[in-house]
Amino acid sequence: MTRYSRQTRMLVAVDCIIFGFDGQDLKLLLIKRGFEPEKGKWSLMGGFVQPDEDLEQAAARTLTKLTGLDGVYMEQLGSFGHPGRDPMERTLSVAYFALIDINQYKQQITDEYKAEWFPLKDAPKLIFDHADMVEEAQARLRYKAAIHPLLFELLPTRFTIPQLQILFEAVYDAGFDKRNFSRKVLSTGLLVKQKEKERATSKRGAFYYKLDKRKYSAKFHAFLNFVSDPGNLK
Amino acid sequence: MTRYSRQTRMLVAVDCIIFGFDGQDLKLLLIKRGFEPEKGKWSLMGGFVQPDEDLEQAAARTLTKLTGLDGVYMEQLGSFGHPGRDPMERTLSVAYFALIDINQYKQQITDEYKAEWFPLKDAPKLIFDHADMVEEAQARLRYKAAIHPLLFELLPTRFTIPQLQILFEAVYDAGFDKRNFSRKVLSTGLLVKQKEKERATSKRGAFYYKLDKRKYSAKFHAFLNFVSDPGNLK
DNA sequence: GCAAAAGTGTTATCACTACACCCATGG
DNA sequence: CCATGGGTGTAGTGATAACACTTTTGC
Repeated sequence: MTRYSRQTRMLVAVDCIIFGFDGQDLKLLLIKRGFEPEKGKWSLMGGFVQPDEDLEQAAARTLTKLTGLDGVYMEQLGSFGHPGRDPMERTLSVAYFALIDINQYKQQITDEYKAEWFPLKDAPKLIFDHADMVEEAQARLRYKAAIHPLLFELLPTRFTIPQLQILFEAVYDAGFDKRNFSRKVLSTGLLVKQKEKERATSKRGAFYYKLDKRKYSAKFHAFLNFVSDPGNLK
Repeated sequence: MTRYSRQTRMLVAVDCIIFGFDGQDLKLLLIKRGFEPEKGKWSLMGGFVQPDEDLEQAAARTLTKLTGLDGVYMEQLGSFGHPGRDPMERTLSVAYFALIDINQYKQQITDEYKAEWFPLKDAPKLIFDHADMVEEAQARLRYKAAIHPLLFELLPTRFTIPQLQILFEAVYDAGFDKRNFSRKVLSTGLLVKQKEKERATSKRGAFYYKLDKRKYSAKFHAFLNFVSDPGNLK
């Protein structure tokens, strides 16, 4: 077969917006870009899509390369294609956002990328249109987490309800009533109470919970109204 | 500046999933593909992104070329990039879905694309991965329309509540109680009752309504819960 | 006068909000 | 024994769902 004639080909990259939660703040994993243009500036982790590679594969490969992690929650955010977004050469970027348990993240031996976690609110200036991507990813996270049990992806397997509440409060930059909050999350039936307590943050200790994985898979796409009035979101 | 070396460039296309509503069924606008490969087969309307063009621009241009319409509701659905999706040459496609008032659609003079409306449930086999795109677009439409006042984009400026209900029933393939339905849509405050009635479909006639454009813009992104239990959606 | 579609009201249930006190424990 | 964070219950309010009859008018 021949090729389509007279059409422009362009580079296609993937960029990953990687969120983490340290128990207090929502964080973003950024790297120092290792090549020109904009070498040495803060950037999202990204890479070019290879000839034999699916977009999801490229995104997963890119994420694994940076974090060493596999099987992470990841979702296509959208594509960014302004003609001048990369001044070097026209490059389309397909952005993915990922939610990882920050404790699982191990700095790779080489620390090849000079990666760092930044509080989302206090991130440095980013190259190209990466700030737009981050903003859109944050909006999407808020949007989806209001309706779907998404934020569990940011927590370790065992977590307490107060930890979960702090996470929601960080995502929505708002405070919630703890009685209503715990009633609501427990009413989903997704949580299984453990026998052990977390004893580091309080004297009394808070019970650990785990996700009921069967129910989690079943209800993941259901409308659960996790946050009833998240404000006007996109 | 030089270019990124040793990376593959690829074609980037946009494809449009165009929905319409004829008063009875949800419909899809398809064309007969005019060039190889798969010439003569049913396809979504699409086109290649031009060197100086934004993705949104490319999508809007493509839509206008087919329908003659401008200022139509359009949203990026996502990108499809399996390496073999176009057998001729690797092509990434950024899919957009559009909602148009089917009455505004005028077949262009030339009828260059041999376009036809198909009931969504009864669409022909499509080329490449276009069926996946359509399926994803339908899921997205259901998802969004359950929460946002989106389906109005499919109706003419003046419409009746029974018409609106038939539309919702078509989208969700479900029946709704008309008392609860009208109460719910009226309670949003988005509708302005007109003096005239639509008299074609019933003897008594049904009052026309128009959208309150100010409130529509303001509430478009709010969570309105148009359909309270839309089932398990993505 | 009757068939066909439009329009409307009530009640029971459920979910959400606001709010305050007791519990367990380490120091 | 007290400071700290964990855990729970209730009452009022608003939204939802289920349900049936009356209105209009072209034929």
